[in-house]
Amino acid sequence: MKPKLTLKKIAKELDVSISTVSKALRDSPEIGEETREKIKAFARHYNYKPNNIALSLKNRKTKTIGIIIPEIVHHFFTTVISGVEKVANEMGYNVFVCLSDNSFDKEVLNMEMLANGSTDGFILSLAKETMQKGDYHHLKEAINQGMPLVLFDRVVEDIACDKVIIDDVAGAKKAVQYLHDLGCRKIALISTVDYVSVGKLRTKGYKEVLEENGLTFNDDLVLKIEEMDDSEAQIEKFLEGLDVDGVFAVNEHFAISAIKSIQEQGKKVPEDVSVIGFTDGELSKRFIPSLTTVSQHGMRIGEESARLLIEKLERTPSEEEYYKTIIVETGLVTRNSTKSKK
Amino acid sequence: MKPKLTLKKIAKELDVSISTVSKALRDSPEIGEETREKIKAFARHYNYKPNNIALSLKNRKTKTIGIIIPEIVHHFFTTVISGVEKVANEMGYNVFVCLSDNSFDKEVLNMEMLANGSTDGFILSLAKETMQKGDYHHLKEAINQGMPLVLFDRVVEDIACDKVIIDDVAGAKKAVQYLHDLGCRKIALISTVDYVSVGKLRTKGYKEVLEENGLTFNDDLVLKIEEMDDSEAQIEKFLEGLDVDGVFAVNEHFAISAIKSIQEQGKKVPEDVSVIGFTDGELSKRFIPSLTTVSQHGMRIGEESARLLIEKLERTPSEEEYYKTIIVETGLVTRNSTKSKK
DNA sequence: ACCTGCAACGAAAACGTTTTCGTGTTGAAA
DNA sequence: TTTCAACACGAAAACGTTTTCGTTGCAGGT
Repeated sequence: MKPKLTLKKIAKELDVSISTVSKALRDSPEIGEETREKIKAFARHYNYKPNNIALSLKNRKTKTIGIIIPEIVHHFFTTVISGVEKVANEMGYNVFVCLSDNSFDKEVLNMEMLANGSTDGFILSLAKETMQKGDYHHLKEAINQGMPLVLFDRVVEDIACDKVIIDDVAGAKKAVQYLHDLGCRKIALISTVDYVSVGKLRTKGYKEVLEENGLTFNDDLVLKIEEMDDSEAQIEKFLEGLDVDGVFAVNEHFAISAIKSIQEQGKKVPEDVSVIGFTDGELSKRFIPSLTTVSQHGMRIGEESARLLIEKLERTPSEEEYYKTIIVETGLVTRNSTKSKK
Repeated sequence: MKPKLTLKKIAKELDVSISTVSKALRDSPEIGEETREKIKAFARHYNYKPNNIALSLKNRKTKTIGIIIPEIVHHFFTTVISGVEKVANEMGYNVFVCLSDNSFDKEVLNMEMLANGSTDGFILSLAKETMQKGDYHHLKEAINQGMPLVLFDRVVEDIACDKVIIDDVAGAKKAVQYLHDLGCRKIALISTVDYVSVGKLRTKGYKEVLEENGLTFNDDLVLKIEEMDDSEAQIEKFLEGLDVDGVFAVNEHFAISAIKSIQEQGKKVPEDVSVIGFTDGELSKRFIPSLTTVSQHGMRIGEESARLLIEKLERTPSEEEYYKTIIVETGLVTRNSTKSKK
């Protein structure tokens, strides 16, 4: 095990000064051709690579961006990471992935770890607990310290930073309108509690479509789920004896639980009831019947987030502040859990 | 936007020396109580946090471990990351996640980026392309430079490092034996090509069970898939007209494709054919029929890997070298794609 | 012979820490 | 009064870079 090669060691070995070595390797015209070649040959031969940490300290930037997500065992988030990784690598950046486990404390801790020099900026989707508490002091603090921040998916209005979101309302409307177009008139909504912004927004879209089509909103047709753990049981109970011909669920798990419950009641999907989910994962594709869903394009979201962040990182500080919100449009992937249009 | 607080600034503000500030904050007895309290109060009030990069440079360790995986959009790997994150955080480490996208070049690049000071050690699962090429110079180089390395899942024998694997042979045997116990006598195998070690080992387990039970190995009952892209078509073609009563597939995708093909042939799962997969993902759980699978305990694998690595990082350099291989045992999760035992 | 100017290189500061080794000031023992 | 710890603190080196600003040596012009 040989210790790492440094400029100092090269300098000593070749009997020149450290500065000469550094300049030679960076092709400075200050250094004579002969010495330069000698040094470069030596460095190449012994495979010299500059120490990133020293560079970071010197340049006051790490060429690293941190991404903090609530949970990784979730197809949507992994596609986002993929997208971030992709453009980050293209631009010469590294990616630090941290998990908040949907816990406020872990989110704060993670930010503190990364904020102390490890990272040039953040990409973040808020933990559920954070949204519930409504405590965003850690975000504001980071921004105050000059750390660029990009929020995605689970964002919150009153933070001054770039954001990348999908148009939840429009996505939901697309789905519900599609159900309506299929002839469904008794459409149920299975959503999450309102403090999760997506739950709220998708509910809004649902309501709007009803209204636009002259249907009246009926509270009995709406289920809001708080505890993911027994969502399956809640959905089964909710659907039991409920007269519906369409279901819009805000994620794939809820959609699948709904299908199961409906089938257990002896009804058929999609003949008797059409079901649409949100988020396009492996599960949706392979389930039988395969799921019609609103697709979120996580990859695009990740790419856009990374681009936004890096743009902020590399602009000259003189430029004035401005914040963008990018809306990645959703798609509707029609499969076999909805009747086919005639 | 106020710039970060440093020791130097505190020192100037309080009119003491940098060393005094540093010592005071670290509770050195060298500093008088009065000054110490004054400094600590100031630091607390202005929320001083030491700069990680400077610490890393000084201590020559980053308290960061890197994990490089072939693909993140894969449930197994995300559970591994979860496990790594968990114990890493407990031990005060950060986690750097990099994706090789199953490409040799990207794997090498990633390692080089992380090896230059960004990371104290690696946790790695080899890219498919790397195993195919059989080129491991980058691993050996890292080890040579004194970077501890832990290989998991897709490992290779002749690298001197810690490893965490599952007993693929035993896992496969468990599955095939289970099929045999159910009365299956014509058991098909759907596997990957042999240069992916898991494909090879699981095939081995399959063969052993046949042998142990006096069945003869039949090449017609084995499919080896190279291209994931059209695996579904290949499986359908393979199964067409094939007389089987059991299928063992080396991952959940193959298993599900098999079930679909079988059903399309008018046969029933599990009544006519029992199917077992490998790796326990969301898909296995929610598919109908839900899948009987060999579960890999990715979380455990991640935890063990992290523990192994950190152990190496924190031991005193005097201790002599030794390498462990931890085998995480597999479980058999029985669900509805296999007949129930009477 | 003297200055000028350029080419080629080195010294040193800086980034933010920690730590070793002084150094000056006390108080008490001799 | 002298001497010597003990105490409280500061200077400086070190980690590995980059960069600014010297400092040489030497050729060319007068």
